[in-house]
Amino acid sequence: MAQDLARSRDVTVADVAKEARVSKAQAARALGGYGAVSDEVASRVLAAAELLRYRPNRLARSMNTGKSQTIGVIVGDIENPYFGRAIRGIYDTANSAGYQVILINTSERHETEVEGVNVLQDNRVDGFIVAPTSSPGSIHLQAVVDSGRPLVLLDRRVAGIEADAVASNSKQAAFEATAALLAAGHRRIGFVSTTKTSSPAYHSALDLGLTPVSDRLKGFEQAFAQACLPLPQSLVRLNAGDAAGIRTVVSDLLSGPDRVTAIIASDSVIAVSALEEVRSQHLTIPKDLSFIMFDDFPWTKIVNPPLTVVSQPMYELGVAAAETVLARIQHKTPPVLPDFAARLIIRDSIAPPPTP
Amino acid sequence: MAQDLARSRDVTVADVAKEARVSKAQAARALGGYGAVSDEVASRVLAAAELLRYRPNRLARSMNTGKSQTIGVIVGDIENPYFGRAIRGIYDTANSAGYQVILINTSERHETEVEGVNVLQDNRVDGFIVAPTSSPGSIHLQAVVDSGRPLVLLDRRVAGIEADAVASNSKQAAFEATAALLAAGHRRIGFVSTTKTSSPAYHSALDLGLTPVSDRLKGFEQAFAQACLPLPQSLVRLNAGDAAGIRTVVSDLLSGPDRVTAIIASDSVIAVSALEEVRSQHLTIPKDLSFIMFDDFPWTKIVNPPLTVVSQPMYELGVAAAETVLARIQHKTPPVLPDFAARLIIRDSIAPPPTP
DNA sequence: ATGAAAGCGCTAACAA
DNA sequence: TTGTTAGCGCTTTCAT
Repeated sequence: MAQDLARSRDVTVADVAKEARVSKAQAARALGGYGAVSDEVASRVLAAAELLRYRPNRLARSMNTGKSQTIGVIVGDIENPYFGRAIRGIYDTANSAGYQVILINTSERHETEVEGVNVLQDNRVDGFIVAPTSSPGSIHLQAVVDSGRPLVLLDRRVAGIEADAVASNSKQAAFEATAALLAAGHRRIGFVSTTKTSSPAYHSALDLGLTPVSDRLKGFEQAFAQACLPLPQSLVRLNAGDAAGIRTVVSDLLSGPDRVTAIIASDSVIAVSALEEVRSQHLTIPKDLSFIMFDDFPWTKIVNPPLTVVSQPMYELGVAAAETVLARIQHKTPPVLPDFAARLIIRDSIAPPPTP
Repeated sequence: MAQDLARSRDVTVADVAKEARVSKAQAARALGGYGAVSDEVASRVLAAAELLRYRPNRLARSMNTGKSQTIGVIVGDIENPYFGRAIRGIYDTANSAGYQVILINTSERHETEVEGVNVLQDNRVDGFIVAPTSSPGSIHLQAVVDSGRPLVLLDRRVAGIEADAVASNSKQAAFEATAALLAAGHRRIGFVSTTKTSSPAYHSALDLGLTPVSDRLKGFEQAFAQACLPLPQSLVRLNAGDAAGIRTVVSDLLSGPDRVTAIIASDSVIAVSALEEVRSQHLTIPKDLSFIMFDDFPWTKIVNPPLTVVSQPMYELGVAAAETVLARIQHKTPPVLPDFAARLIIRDSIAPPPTP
């Protein structure tokens, strides 16, 4: 019974202080590495700490300092390898600066994002990195800014929010990708994205916010414009939904007399579903259909044929986001960010359109 | 100047209490939903909280209660989709129980794992979920157990550590996979894993701990035994290392007069590198080489040919791990776990070996 | 049902 | 350099 009662309460500075025969304050200073401590005392305290297996209580420390040494990260889907890479960049950077990372997955739901912001605030994270879900309201983000805690927007900017933003620039690559398709002779090119919009049909004036998808579509349009070709508006398909939805959309693009001869998938998740549909229709790439996807992952090189892709430096984006938020936390000047340009990588999934 | 000084200190229970004209204690009770509070007071406090936009300070709360409402998760590689799925399962479960998740990525390094455990202890996480890196020492895990905080081992057990463990059972599936290859006529079957071992050469008695890889090799061996065939020990390649190392190993298996006619990749990361090597050698699957990989991801269906894989319920494993650790935290009986059996999914990457 | 006061483990003034 | 004394924002006795 005694041993059960001995449910070892954590050892505290007070314990260490007693063991080292110094005041609590001195022990704390030695342990925390601040203030002035004589070598004599320092070594005694450290020895005592070692002996007692003392571990600082970060919660208690955070309470006084107001700093939790934690940064909160909010993304739509932690499983999406696109964000996965970025999160890894954030993690590595934060970690080597001694910061923890708390992750929030919103499943692309706005209310979950709002809730996530609150939870992180409650946890007193020192800074936020948010890849906002594409939705109108952003008072929750404004609240973060107002709270004085640094906020870095990842992947997309938000109109009206004054915060650092780290995003890749995929307009030029989208332009090049589309131009490559055009040059190969394609005219009916489908563009598939899961971005949710209010308006069902796409048109040039549609406001998609300051998002990567918007960038890509601008590049897409520009390539048509430069080739003096009309933009095939009806082939731009947003709101594609989940896996089943994507397949339906692709199936639709692939049917009828006016079917597309090329498809651009706006991300890898879309690409996988699209390629499943392509396969089930027994179509061969690039003979029957040319294909380009945004994002690059190891498996794109081992499919048949290897896919032409637009590679985006997500890891670097993550690192930059973390560096920026850490700089703000420490009231330093954040690093000057390079232009994180996406890059078209030509492989074997583009060919001239089939002759009818 | 005044507005700058007003660097809004967070609003506290004291502020709310004053606004609601009650004691701090009553306000705290109403806010925290504990103790006895009259409706009258409760509504006044809640109104005041709303008015002042009060948000509880979880750090402060944790200090008294000793509970941080956080669980710590340690894995070797958060980017590996195998763990990605599991993490998502953990996250979803923890999240809906009101718990945060702090992630530690060890890059499969033992010292980082030890350090990670310490960091999580310092953060006073309420429970641990650890997918231990395959290495000998485990005093750090024993320390967790000794600390009294619940520990759940994910993906592999550790000898000598008395903790709940949630792992998939892949022996049977490995047996079936190997048997399928054997039945197709293969005899020289390579098995590639990145598991690090002390002994360079594989032999049946080699102790790989209670790991999935060990399971898989047991199934592998058993299939040979049942077919009354000798185990091709030299074709079992552990310590494959990084991408380059894997390619070297595969290249080696693929060369010489005694080259393999089939390869089993112990996980998807290995498979990708292996398939890169296969492609660079202009080999065709399954004509020249049969191929099976452990893990199943969307892209395995769209490669040519679709891959025969062993699918493992990682999301469910994550859910189970989280449920277990939460139950322990709350001193409830953890759920009875089903046998998380891996499943062989036959697709098109197996054929008879080429006739020489 | 309510309030006063103590205390969680630490840091930060302030003296000495 | 050291020790003493207040807190940080909350929960939790213990009275009332």
